[in-house]
Amino acid sequence: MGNLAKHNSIVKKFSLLLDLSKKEKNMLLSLQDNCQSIPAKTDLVLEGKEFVNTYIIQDGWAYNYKLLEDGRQQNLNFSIRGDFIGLYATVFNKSENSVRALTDLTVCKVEPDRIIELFGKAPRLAAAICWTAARDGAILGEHITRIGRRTAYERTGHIILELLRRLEAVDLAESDSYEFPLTQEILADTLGLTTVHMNRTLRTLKNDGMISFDGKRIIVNNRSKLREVAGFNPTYLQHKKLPGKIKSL
Amino acid sequence: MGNLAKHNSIVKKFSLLLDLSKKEKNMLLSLQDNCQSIPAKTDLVLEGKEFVNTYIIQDGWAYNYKLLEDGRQQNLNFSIRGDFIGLYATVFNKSENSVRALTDLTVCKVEPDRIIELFGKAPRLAAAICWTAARDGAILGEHITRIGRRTAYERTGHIILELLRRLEAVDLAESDSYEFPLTQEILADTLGLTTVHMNRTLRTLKNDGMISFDGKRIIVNNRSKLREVAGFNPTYLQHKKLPGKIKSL
DNA sequence: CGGTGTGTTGAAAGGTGTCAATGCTAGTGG
DNA sequence: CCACTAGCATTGACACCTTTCAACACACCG
Repeated sequence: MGNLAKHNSIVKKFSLLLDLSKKEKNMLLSLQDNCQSIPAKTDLVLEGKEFVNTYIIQDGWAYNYKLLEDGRQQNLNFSIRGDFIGLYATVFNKSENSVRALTDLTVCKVEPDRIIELFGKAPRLAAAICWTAARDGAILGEHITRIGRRTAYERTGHIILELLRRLEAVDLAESDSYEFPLTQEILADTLGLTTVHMNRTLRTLKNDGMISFDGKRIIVNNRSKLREVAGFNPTYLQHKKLPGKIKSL
Repeated sequence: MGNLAKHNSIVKKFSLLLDLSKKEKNMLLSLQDNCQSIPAKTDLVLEGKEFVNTYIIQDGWAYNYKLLEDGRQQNLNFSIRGDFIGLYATVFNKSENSVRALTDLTVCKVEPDRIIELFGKAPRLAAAICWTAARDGAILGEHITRIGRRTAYERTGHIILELLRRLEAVDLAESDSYEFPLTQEILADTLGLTTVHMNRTLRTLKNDGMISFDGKRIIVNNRSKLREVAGFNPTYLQHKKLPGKIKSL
C-alpha cells in the first residue's frame, strides 16, 4: 500500500500541500477504487447536461471547452494526471462547459457523495480539494491574460511552458520535454487563434530555436529564453504548503 | 431584523439558492458587522501579497486584474453588491491577482476564520458560498470564450448584457439600464482591446441603436436584438436552487 | 489503395493596433 | 468667475497582425 500511495498522483500532489497521515492517504486511495478506460474524443461532461460523476485522471489528457452556436469553439483548460474532472458535480447539477477526452483516458469514477463524505471526515483533504479548485481558477485567470494581452507568439510559448510545468509536477516530463498530444487545431481553439496562424506561430517558434518536436514529443530547447519572451511566471502553479489554519476547519 | 435581512444583498442572493432558516439568515447578517468605506482606485488585494481579509461588497464596484511586466493590464472580472472579494483568503495565503475599487466602495470586512467557522456550523451556507465560487469560475470561463472567440463588437455587447443581468439580480438595474462606472480604458483592458478600438466599438454599438448613454447610465435599447448579435446566453449566471444533497454536507 | 485527419503554404482582405492630436468636462486655485 | 489642469473620450491615417479562402502534402488506417 505504501508503495501504491507513493505512486498515486493525487496522493503525491496533495503531499506537496500538506503532510498526509496514513489514514488520509488511505482515504484518498480508496476514493480511486473504480477505474475505467475511456477512448479519446469521448465527452465526459456536456455543457448544460446534468453532471453524472466526478473523475480523477490517472492517465491521459482531457480538456474542457465551450461551443458557440455558429460552431466556433473555445477550449478553457486541460486536465492531466491527478486532476479532477467535473468536481463541481459534488455541489451542482449542471456543468457550464463540456469536457472531452483528448487522448485515451484512464480515470477513476468518484461518486459525488463520497467527496461530500470526505469533506465531513477529512477537513484537511477537503482543503486540499479546495486548493485544487482555486488553482484551476488561477489557471483560468492566467489564460485570460494570455489571450487578452499577449501576442500569438507569446501565448503559444506561455502555454507550452505552463504545460511543461504542470506535467513535471506529476512526473510526465523530463529534461524540458513532454508528450504533446495537442493538434494544432485544439491549440488554436485554446489560444483564440485560427489553425493557420497557429501553424505559422509554431513554425516561427521552431525557427527561432525555442522549441522542436521529436515525433509526438515537444522539446523546449531554451527554457529560460522562452520564459523571458513569453513572459511566463509560474507562481500561479506553485504547490505551497497550506497554511496551518486549515487544520481548524 | 427581518427587514434588514430582506434588504441585505447576500441574504437575498442566497435566498434564491435555498430556503434560509432564520438562524442561517442571522449568521449571514452577523458576518457583516464590520463595514467600512473605501475610496475608488484603492487596491484591496495585491497580486503576490498576503491576503489580509475577505470582503463582502455592500455598494460600489470592484474589479480584479493582472499586470504584465511591461505594463499591459488585463482585467478578469468585476465584483458588485453581494459579491465576495478575496474569498480564497479563507484557505490560502496569497492572491494570484489584484483587486481594486472601481468606484467608492462600502464593504464588510470578514475575517477568514469566521468563514471557516461558518463552514463547520452551517453547511448549507458553506454550499452557497461554494456556489458563489463556482459561479465566478463560470464567469471566467465565459470571459475566456468572449475574448478568445468573439469579435470586439460581440465582446462588448456580451459583457454589457452580463453586467445588466448581474446587476438586476441585486436590484441595481431597471428597465434595461444601469449605472455604468466603467471607463473605456477599463473596458478595453477587460475585453483585450485598445482604448481606441474600444471607443470605436462603443460608437458602432450606439450608431446601431443597440445601446445609448444617459449621463453615467447605460441603456440597452433592444435587449433581445443585442442578445442575438452578441450571442449572449445567460444560463451561466442563473441562480438555481441547490440540489438537495447539500443538506447532507 | 483510397479515405480521413492533420499539417503546410500563398495571396489577399480585414479587423485591431499604433501614433498623435484634439475635444470635452469637472475640479482646483487664484 | 476665469485660467488651468487632469482624466477621459474622440478622430484620422496608416501599419501590421491575424483571418480567410483555397490548395496541396503527408501519414495513418481499414
